[in-house]
Amino acid sequence: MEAALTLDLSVDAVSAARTLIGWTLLVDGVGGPIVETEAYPVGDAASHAFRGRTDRNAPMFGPPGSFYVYRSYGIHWCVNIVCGAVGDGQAVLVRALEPAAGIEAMIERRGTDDPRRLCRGPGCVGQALGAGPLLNGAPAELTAPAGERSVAATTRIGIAQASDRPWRFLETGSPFVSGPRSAAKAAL
DNA sequence: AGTATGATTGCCT
DNA sequence: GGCAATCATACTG
Repeated sequence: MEAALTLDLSVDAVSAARTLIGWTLLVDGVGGPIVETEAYPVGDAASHAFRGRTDRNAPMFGPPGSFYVYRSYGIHWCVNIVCGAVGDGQAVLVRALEPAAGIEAMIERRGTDDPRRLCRGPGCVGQALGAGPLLNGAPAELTAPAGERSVAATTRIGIAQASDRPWRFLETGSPFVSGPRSAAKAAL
């Protein structure tokens, strides 16, 4: 039944990002299945942890399965799930969710009732979940997907460094993902 | 201490 | 399609 599939996040970010597609993320009862992620593994020039540990990225070096939340462009809160081993500094950015639980709270926070726009994009996910710096280091609440989901890999979005790496994962066909829904299928 | 920059979004033309 | 908003963080001098 539910524990048939176990989630092991003590793996590299790329594997974790692919695995997380379809898992349901809940924050205080609000959330839904993850449909889009991006991996920021060790040695990734685009990762906040690339230049070593700082006050901001410290949560990335914590236990796998915990949150790393940061402020983007002074406006948005972006939600990451830490993976790898403690001290690695790896994380997976949650870019989009399929709204499922606590939709009314999402609508209120987002200021829109368009289901496709509630959790589409990293900043929107953070806003919809009511994410803030208080989440840093807290364990993420994740539940297994009902069945297999079809996952595609593309290049990441909105970064300058290592922008050619196929480290963005999405559920194929989902209307809730941000950005392009197609790209060269990299080797998974 | 001061400055440059960003894992974005939404509104503008 | 292009660009402004907005500020904490990180780097420079």
